Amino acid sequence: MRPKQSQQHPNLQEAIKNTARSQIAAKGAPSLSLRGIARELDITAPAIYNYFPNRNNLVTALIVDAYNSLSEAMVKSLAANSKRSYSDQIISILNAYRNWALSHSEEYNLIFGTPIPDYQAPMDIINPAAAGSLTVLIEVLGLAYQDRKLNVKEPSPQLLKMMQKWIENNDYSGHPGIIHLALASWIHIHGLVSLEIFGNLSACSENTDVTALFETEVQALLDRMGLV
Amino acid sequence: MRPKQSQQHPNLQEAIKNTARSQIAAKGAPSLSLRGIARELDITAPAIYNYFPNRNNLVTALIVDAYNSLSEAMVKSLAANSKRSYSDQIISILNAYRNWALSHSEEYNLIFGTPIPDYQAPMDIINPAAAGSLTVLIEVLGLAYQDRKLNVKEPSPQLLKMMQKWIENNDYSGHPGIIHLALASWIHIHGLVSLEIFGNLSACSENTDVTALFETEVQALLDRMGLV
DNA sequence: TGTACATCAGTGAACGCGCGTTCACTGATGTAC
DNA sequence: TGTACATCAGTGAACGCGCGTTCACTGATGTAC
Repeated sequence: MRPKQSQQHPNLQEAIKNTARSQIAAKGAPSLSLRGIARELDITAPAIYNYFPNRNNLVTALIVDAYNSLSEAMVKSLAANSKRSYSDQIISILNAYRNWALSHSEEYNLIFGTPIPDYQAPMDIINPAAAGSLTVLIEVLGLAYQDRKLNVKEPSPQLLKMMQKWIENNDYSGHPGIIHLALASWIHIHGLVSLEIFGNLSACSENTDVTALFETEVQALLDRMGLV
Repeated sequence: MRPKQSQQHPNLQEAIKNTARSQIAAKGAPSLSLRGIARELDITAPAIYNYFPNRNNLVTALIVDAYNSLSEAMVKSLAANSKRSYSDQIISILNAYRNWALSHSEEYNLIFGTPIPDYQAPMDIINPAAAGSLTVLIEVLGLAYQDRKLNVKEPSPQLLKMMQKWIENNDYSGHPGIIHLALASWIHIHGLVSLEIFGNLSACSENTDVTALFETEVQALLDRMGLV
């Protein structure tokens, strides 16, 4: 009830996270520094300790935000296309994934890049958020499967064993082959997006327009899944 | 001709790079520090300046080494399987890629992870080395194509435009669709390996045995290329 | 064989810097009477 | 309405640390005569 916040930063907690994100975008996640954030916000570094117990805790909050933001983008895109064909829905989700990565490259770095030195992500906090984007894929593929529009194969015993953790943690009761296809989709698209974001395609692509390649790969994926 | 080197480090230049690699493995690339290297080698930090003009130059040398080491591993694996079927050759190359990544995760980080803060890779030095692994793939696929064992599609105009840089830089005269397939292979495999290395599969795979998934994905890739 | 000299890899001190975190504090805000 | 008090977000100084890089130097090694 006390309006104690400074005039400059009505919501300092959010301002700290936003500044952290912009600092990561500018200098990379490992260079994230509390003093740097404080400098940009025109406060002193110890003030941050009123909102986050330490630097690592702030990083964890940023990572969770990033995962949630990514899966939210996918969910939104799916909702906007829920009346269209399953293949269109998949295309829209995967496009949402890539577009989110391109427009939030600093957060993409945070969750899919090199781990930050001296930072150990607390799995119990991270994993639930991290599961979001895969969950979206699994849901759509599940619907397509129910409609018999999806070519689902029986996973080999080794594959099944590998996916056991997911099945247990998420109380998944659908066809395991759907998890496999969702994973395969993620892998395929992640490969391209990750190379694109980290600049590893610069040896072969003059301009940054990798869109054509992306669309081709998505189509190859749809072919593989037998989606029409 | 002067055997001036200290007894402890007969080849200090190599020792510095090796120590740098182990430091990267332990603490991540951004934490690489000249003083840390010197400490481990029991020399003083300024001594390093006899071999590398500065920190960034050392990083560049490490990156070039990493690219060369990766493509060398792929070439070796190809040479060891040159008498077998094309699909076996592709499988062996892609396995070499993954195995190199798993056994050289610190160097993998260096070339495919988040860019290092305050470090700008000099493209003219990096790119030739970076092209190596893709070149190996293109060569094998080229041979398979000549043998009419490969299902090569005509790339769309947009795709062609995207690959123009590669074609020009490498004086490539083969079928452009082969570059596309090589790129697609790299993308597909990179997606899985990158997720595996950076620990992003931990949400779904209890054990670290992702091999089954890898083999399935390679097979899907071979299917797509029509390789028998 | 012996001596004066050149070389140059590695040293040690110093520079200026930024970092995370702690601590006692201040001073504006709101509350109780 | 006025006064004494409690709260607590943010301050400013300080801690001990590691960093890249510079610089004049040392001292073992090899060379020329």
